[in-house]
Amino acid sequence: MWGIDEKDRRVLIVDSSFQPYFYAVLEENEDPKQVYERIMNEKPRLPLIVNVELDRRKFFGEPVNVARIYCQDPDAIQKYAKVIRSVRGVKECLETDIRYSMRYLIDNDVTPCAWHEVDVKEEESIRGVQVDKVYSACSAPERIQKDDIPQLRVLSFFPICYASKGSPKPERDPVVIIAAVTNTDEKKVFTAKEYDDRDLMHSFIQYVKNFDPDIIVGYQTNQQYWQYLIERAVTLETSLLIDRAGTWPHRSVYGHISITGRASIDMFDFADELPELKVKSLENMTAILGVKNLKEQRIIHELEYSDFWDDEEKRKELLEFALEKAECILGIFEKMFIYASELSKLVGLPLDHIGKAAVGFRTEWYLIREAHKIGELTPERMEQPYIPYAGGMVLKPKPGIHENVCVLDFKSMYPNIMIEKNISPDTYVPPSKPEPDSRVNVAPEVGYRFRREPPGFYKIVLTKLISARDEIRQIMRKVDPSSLDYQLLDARQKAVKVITNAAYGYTGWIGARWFRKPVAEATAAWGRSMIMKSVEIAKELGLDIVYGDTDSLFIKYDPQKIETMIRRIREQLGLEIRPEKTYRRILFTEAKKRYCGLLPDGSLDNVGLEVVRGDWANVAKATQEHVLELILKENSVEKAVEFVKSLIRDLREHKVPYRDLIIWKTLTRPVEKYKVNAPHVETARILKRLGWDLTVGDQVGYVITQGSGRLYERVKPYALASYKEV
DNA sequence: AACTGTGGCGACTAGA
DNA sequence: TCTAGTCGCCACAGTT
Repeated sequence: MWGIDEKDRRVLIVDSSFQPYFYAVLEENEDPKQVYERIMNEKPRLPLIVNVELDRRKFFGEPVNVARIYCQDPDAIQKYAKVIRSVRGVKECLETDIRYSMRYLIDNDVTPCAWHEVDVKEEESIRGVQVDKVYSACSAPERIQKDDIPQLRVLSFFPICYASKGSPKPERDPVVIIAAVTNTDEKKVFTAKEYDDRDLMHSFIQYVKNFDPDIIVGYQTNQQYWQYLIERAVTLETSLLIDRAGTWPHRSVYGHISITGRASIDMFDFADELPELKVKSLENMTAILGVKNLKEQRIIHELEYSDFWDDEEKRKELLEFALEKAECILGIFEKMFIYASELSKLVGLPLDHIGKAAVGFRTEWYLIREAHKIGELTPERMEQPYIPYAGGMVLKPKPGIHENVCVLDFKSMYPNIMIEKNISPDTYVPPSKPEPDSRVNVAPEVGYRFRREPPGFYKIVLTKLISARDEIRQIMRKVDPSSLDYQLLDARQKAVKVITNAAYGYTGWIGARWFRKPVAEATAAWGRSMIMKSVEIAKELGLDIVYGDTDSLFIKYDPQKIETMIRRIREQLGLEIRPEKTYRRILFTEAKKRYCGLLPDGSLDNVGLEVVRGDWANVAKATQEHVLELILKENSVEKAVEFVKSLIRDLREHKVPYRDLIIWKTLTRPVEKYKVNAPHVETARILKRLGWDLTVGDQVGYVITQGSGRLYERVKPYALASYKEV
C-alpha cells in the first residue's frame, strides 16, 4: 500500500500476512468433510495450496457449503480452480477472477483515498523505492473517520510530438516539447535540441523524480501519450523510470497506464462525467469547467505542430501553447479531483483506475464489496446472448404551445420499485421452482416472480444508497455552500446517485456478473404499470396530461387536483411522486423526447432538440435557440422569421465565425468497417489517406463546401478547408 | 433527367 | 449499465 501519513510523509506499507484464496462451492447432498478430504488429496498435485477451510456462504441468496482454498501464488489460482472443479462433490469454483490487490482491499475493507490506521514496524528502506518510510503491517488496516485531504503533490504535463508525416510515430518522430506544471506553481518546459529528444527525455524523467509527485495528470495520456513516451524511450534505448519503485509505466486493467506508487490520471477519462461537453477536446473541457474561456485559449492544431517547430519565430508560440495546455489540465484536475476521489472511495477502485473503469465496472465493484459484507458470493462473469427487452413508456405529446404546465416526477423510480417489490438477482423465482412460503410479487405483463422475504441483495444495497444520499443532503443544508465541506458532500452525493441510477441498467447488461434479465425486465414492466395507473388517476380527477416519459407526467397546472393526485399515488401505488418544476410556457412538436419549456426564472429548458445535440454546427444550434427564445419569451413568430432571414444573409456574406460552421461526429467503428458513404466517414477517410491515425471514439470535425452533389462529396476536414469554399 | 417514397444506417439524446 | 425515440443522409426503386 502506497500512502501518506498524518505527518505528510510518503510511506509504503507491506502486508505479507495476506493469503489469496478462492471458493469451491460444494454439492448440496455431499458431506462437506468428505469433499474436504478429497480436496486435500489433490494437494500433491497442487503444492501451492496452503490451507483449506470449510464455511457457509450464500450464492444468489441460497445458503451453500463452501471450501475456501488458500493458495500461495495468486497467479496459480485459475489453474488450480480448474483442477478443483473436477473433484467429486465440488459444484463450481467462485471468485477465482478477483485480482489479488482488490481481494486485499475488499477483505480488509480498505478504501482508496481514505484514512486508515494500521500498526506497523519500521523496515529498512528498499533499494529503488522512493518513499520516506517503509513499514511492514502488524495489523489489518482499519478505516477511520477523517475527511481531511493531505497536501498532495500534483504534476500536470503536456507533450508535443513532432509529426513529419500524418500522425507522429514513436519509432520515427521525436517528442519536441514536454511542458510540466505543478500545483506548487512550478512551470517547466523541456525542449528537444532541434530533432534530438534524448536530453529532453532525461531531464523530464529527472524532473519527475525530483518533484516526486503523488499524482501525475495529463490529457489523453492513457490512450496516447504514455504509450508514445514508452515506445520513444525504447527507440532511444533509454529507460523511463518515473515511478516510485524503479519500474516502467505499464498497461493495467481497463487499459489504464499505471505508474507504481503514484496515481496516474487521464482527465480525458472524466470527460464522460460532463454531459454538456459534446466534443471532448481539452479546449472544450477547460472552457466548460470554467478554467479558461475558449476565446482566451491559444489554438494550434496538431496538423501545425511541425510547422511551428520548424520555424524559429513560431517555435516560441508553440512552447507557450504547451505550457498553457499543461496549466489547463491542472485546472481541470483541480475541478474534478474531489468527485474522482469520492467516487473512488464509494466504489473502492483506486483513484487511478476509477476514471478509466466504465459505469458497469464501477457498479460491479461496489456490489462485490457489499456482497462480501453480507456473505454473498460473487458470480463469475459469463458469456450471455444478447436479447433485448421492453423498457420505459413514453406518452405522445400534445403538439403546440401550452401555458403553465407542471412536471410531476417519481422519486428514483426504478430503485424504489426494486426496493418495494424486492426485485433482485437472488429473489427471482424461476418458473421451474415452486412458490416459496414467503409468497411472491408477480410483475405485470411479463409475469416474473420475486419472493417477498427476506430482503434481497438489491433491496439492501439500494436502501443503503438512497438513505446515504438523503443523509448527505440533510447535512448539506446546514453547511455553507461556498465551503470546501459543501463541495465534498456534493461530490459524495453525486457519486452515490450515479451508482444508484446505474443499478437497474447493470442487471440488464449481458456482461454483468449479476446479470438477470428478468430483474431488469420486471423493473421496467412495473415502471410502465405505475405510470399508466398514474395517468388513470389523473384522468379520473379531470387533469389534462400533455406529455410523459418513463417516470414523469406533464400536467396543466391545477394545484388542488395535483395535490389529490400525489396523495392517491402514494396511497394506491406506494410510491412518492412530486412536482419537479412548472413551465410558464412549453412548446411540443409531434415528436417524443423533444420540447422546449420556459421556466419561471426566464431560462429555457431545451430537451432533445438540435440545440442540445453535439452533431450539429454551432450556427444551427444557436439559431434554433434564439428562435425558441423569441417564440416562447416574446411570443413573436414574426421576430423569429426576421431573425432567421438576417442570419441567412450573414451566412451568405461569410460573417459567421468559421468555427461555428464545423460539424462534429464520433467514429463508432474502424473507418474500413463502415457500410455507407456518410459525410463524417468520408472526412475520416481523407484524414487517413493523409497519414492520420483514427480509431473508434475519435471525433472528426468537417465542413461542407459549396457546390452541388452529395454531401459526402463536398466534405472537408475543418482544418484543411478555407472559409471561402464553405 | 428530376423528383418522391421508403428502408436501413448511424449518431445522438431522454429517461432510469 | 439499459431501452425508447428522433432525425439526417444514402441508396435504390418507381413515377413524372
